[in-house]
Amino acid sequence: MDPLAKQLSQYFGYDSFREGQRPIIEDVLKGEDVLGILPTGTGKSLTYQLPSLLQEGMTIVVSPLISLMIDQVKQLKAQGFKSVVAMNSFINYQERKRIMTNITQYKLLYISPEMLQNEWVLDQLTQIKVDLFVIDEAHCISQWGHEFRTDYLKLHVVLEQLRHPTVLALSATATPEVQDDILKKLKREGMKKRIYSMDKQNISFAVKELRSPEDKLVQITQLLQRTRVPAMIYFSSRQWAERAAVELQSKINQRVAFYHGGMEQTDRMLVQQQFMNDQLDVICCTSAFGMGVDKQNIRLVIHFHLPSQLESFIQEVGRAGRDGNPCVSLLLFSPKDHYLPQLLIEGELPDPNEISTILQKVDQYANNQGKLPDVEHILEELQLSESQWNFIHYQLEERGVFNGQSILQNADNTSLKTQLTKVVQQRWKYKQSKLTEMIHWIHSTTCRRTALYEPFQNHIRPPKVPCCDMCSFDIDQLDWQEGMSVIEEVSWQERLANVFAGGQKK
DNA sequence: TTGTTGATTATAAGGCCAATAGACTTTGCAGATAATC
Repeated sequence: MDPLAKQLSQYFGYDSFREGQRPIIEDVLKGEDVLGILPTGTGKSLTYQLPSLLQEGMTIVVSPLISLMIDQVKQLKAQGFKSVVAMNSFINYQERKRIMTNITQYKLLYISPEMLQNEWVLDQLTQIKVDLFVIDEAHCISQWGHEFRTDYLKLHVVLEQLRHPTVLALSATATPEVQDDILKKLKREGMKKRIYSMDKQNISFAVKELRSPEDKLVQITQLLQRTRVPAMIYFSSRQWAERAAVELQSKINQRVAFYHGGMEQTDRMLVQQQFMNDQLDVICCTSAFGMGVDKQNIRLVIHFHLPSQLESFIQEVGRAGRDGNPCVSLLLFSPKDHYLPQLLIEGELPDPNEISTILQKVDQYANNQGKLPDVEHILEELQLSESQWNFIHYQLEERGVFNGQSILQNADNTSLKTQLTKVVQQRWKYKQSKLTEMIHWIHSTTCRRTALYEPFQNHIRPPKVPCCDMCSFDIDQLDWQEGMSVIEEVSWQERLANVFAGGQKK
């Protein structure tokens, strides 16, 4: 047994590596920067957890969600790793101070990109030796960084301040376009790419055109009356997610709940847990539900609304059938469906025609107090969404106008105005083209699978299930019992036994 | 001069048709502050 396999068995108790793990670990240990695209469920986290144990210095993991950090730390601690810790706003001030002053005790630190912008925290981290810098769910850089969470675009500065540790960027879905964007935004264009196929051989695809949203609900009701399997229904509106959940509850004999970002944290955790434990059959959710959801037996993913890009669709569909058993994706659309994603795009980017008004206002702030007022105040006064303002703020910070809350120079000049207008228009055009791609896909008359995965990889493996509605898969004819695991009622005795088993692998 | 006639114009009510405008709004962190136990 070679040393690496030995350490794998010693620390994690596995006999062998899964596809992709070993080459990435070897690269990382040699100090090479790697972009790793591994399908979900192939054990991405092991590719940095093992190196963190073998290296002398610290491993920092940038994670997009506090709940993900908590889960990971909990899981590692349960496995016996003591030197793991998470750093985010969930941790109170005293605790943060305690962690950071004893930072050398830890080998693995989970942290949010926002927290890495905290001067004091970063200063503490520069005092120690960081060997590996991991970006988990690295597509967030490209998907969220530009407008929604711009601190994702500032990671390259952090890397510089940490004196350039080895970088490992991990994701499950990234088109070549997104991959390049990640490398560019990290200023690591020479990074090695380790890309593994992400086409799922156990999904059958179907797209159906209906007259109205109401017809979609009827269609879903009929479908769920015929079958009872763990199912997710994706919506782009919280209101619709709730409405559909309520209607389905009254019409089908199944356990249905809704989930979205506007809910209380405790309710969200409860619903997610119930779904994971097979105590719910159907979940009506927005894109808030997904990351870190490791449920193996989801059989059906329905899209009630049109995602604004194929990447999101692939990510959402990819949550089905992690156990490898057959599963189905159904996308429903009606004639006016492009309107909603369009609205969402508009809500993310500032109007190019408003740029000069915004810059004028910034100069007013500069003259008044030399720094920016509360974000709420700005949003109210300029009638901008948070994302729109984040975008502007980041762009002006990049150009030396802002440094955090302070305004360093005048903003209202023609050069800045032209530059900003140009960037907005570029982003605008990009987002439009992604939406157009999605719309083309639903209207395409060729094989869905080929059209979907073609932009991502050269070779598409043949499916192990009926392929798609263009290749004579008919969702209405599907025998839902065959090959589909039906939810088993778990008795409280069994559940209790599972609790005592402490999540041990069967 | 008076009445009849057809042409023209103004006005209002109501029915019908075609074109057009408007409407469906996601994703999370951080850190200050107020309310509650």
